[in-house]
Amino acid sequence: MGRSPCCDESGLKKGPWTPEEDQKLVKYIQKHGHGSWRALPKLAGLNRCGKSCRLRWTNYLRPDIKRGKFSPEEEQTILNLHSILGNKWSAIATHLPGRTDNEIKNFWNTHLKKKLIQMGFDPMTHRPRTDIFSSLPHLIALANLKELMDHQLSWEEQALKLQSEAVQIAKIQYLQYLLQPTTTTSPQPISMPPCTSNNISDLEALNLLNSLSSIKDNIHQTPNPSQFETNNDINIQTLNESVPFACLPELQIPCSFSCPLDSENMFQASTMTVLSQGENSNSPHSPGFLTASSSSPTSSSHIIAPPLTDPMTTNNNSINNNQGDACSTSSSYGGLGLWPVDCLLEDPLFHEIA
DNA sequence: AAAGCGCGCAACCGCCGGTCT
DNA sequence: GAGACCGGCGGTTGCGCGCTT
Repeated sequence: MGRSPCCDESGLKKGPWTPEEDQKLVKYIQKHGHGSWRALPKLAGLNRCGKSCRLRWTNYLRPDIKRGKFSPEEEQTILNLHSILGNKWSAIATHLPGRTDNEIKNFWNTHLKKKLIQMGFDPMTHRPRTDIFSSLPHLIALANLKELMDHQLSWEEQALKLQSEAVQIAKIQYLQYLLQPTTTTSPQPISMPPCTSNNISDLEALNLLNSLSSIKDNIHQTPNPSQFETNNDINIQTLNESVPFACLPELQIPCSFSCPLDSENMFQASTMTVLSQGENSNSPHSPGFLTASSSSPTSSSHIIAPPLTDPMTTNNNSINNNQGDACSTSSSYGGLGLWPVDCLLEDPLFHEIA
């Protein structure tokens, strides 16, 4: 079919807009609204095509346009949204008030894209260019547990820390899941595109990577069991050998421990489990979510990590049904610059695309 | 001082989907 | 149902500006 571009008409001006033209356009739209863009130029006394007028208005003259540099928050938002939406600039722009799709697109092409490349990420897929992350979850988990054992922490501190660790592990597992080549034996929805949601930010990944340099020397040290009152369900060695970090989505990391609850030295068991794909029948969450939970007699909480399936194909109900449960303690991992899971689930975008 | 170069950004272009006739 | 119209979107271009050599 096709149709000729509206600007094919001869005699219509192209190129940069003059202040006079801007003034005419603004004046007309303020008085009459834009109405039909095709008819607008004649009515406004402009020798331009309607398309040019629309672009000039939406990208430059609109009164609600925010100009100037992008803030770090905006930058992070763009990165996160781009990892989910790809080059859907208009969709991204709806989440950045005052910013136009054109501006975001330009910012991406001139700044963020290069930044990601410099960081070793493919800007289109948000995936690392190497397999450097293959051992990341393992190393971090070991390092974090080592840290737990090295410090005499209160039960509350331990619970909080473990919960935080679980969040990280879940997120990294998700990243790792995304990093898997499509030839993996893990079942994947056919509809899952090669470049999809990556809810771990790239900056975060870099932070985590950097943090490894300082902890990697310690992770193979033999732990001193006396430093940690456990029921021996976990220790570094066991974890090292048994935790199949690299075999998502079958992964399951149980780790339970006992801890002093009060002055009477009463010990109670608590559990911290990271489940993949919500396969546990007891899980209150629908399949497709990573679940990490911790509980104690005094409190219990859990987080829901991003779905393992592509959000584009995730059933709407499954998300809504979980909204009430999404009560993570984002503060426990906010310091790492992680994407708070509760924020993700509260984000209208997340539901919009689901 | 001038030429070369890279960068940022406004604007253009072609295509697509929705709506109307 | 087909074609025209329209608005919108994403990719690309080209110009102006500042920095470097």
